[in-house]
Amino acid sequence: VTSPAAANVAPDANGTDSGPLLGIGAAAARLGVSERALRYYQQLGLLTPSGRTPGGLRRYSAGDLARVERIRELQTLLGFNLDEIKGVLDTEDRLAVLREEYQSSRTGDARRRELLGEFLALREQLRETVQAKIDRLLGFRADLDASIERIHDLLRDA
Amino acid sequence: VTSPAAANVAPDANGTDSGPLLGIGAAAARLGVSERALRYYQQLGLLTPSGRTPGGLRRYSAGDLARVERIRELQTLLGFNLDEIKGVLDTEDRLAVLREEYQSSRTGDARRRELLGEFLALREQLRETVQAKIDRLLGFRADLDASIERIHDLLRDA
DNA sequence: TTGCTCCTCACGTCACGTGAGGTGGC
DNA sequence: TTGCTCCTCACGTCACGTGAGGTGGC
Repeated sequence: VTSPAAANVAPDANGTDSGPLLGIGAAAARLGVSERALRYYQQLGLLTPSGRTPGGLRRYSAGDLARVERIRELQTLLGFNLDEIKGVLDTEDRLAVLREEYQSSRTGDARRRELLGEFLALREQLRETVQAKIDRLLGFRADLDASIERIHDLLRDA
Repeated sequence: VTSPAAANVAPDANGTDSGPLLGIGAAAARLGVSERALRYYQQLGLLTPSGRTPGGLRRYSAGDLARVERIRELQTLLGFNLDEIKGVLDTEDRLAVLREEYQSSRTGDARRRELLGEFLALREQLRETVQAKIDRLLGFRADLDASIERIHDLLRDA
């Protein structure tokens, strides 16, 4: 699917036309983050915008936006710092590359198994972290429910 | 229950003998936080140690330690900042006071109902926050499970 | 030319980390 | 006196927030 030619939109550098590229202001507004945050992620190597205009303005693709959402999810939901997040994203990027190479058999069979085993271990480790957080939150919720129940009791015989 | 007189322990200022008071080093070690963090919480009015020695050394009671654990829980599990945590702790403190006053009928009946209703609303609001976090984490876990399953598929026909 | 968006410094903030230099009780 | 713990500044760090001053395309 090719989007109709829109005025003022730079050509998609990586070839996959994923719709119009956004300026940093529009991207930040759509994501609910600050422009400063987007520039900071780039400075740390977490997210490089897909393009720049000849004038030097950053242009963000739909994939770029999805990546930022992933960053925020890992930050707010799991409490990871940006260095840890970089580790997770790097793993996911490498896994995507391996998947790409899969039909074109550029990677040897043994090497494939080795990499896949590595990825599997990392994903399962992340799953453990998530599960632990879920368990703690369920305990927290149970305590809250008990507290709420006690207030109801007090209200009954007040 | 009165603990046997231990050497080198300052008397409990608030009367309720809750065991030996700890120095800041021992308290920090037991809690797994830094001494700096404990002093910082005090500076913000989040936690005032139960006592001080004549020489000016901070002494932490078991209740103080529990309060720090609560602070860390709200920080790491829910991602609250220290100002928000102060709000939650203040609510819980006021609720504890109200509970104390309950048999001694110093508080009027209408006033009691009003306060209890207020506390109930705050607790239920906190429960909503926790529930939302749980839901998001369950979604995150489901995505991870799907990813893990796909890796297993790749390993099967590798 | 006027607006508007965007650019790069650069200092401020929050929640501490990390010494620096000094005090106090066995 | 020697160790050890603790004290109060005070500067550094991480993840940005917030202007300051300048550039660039309709």
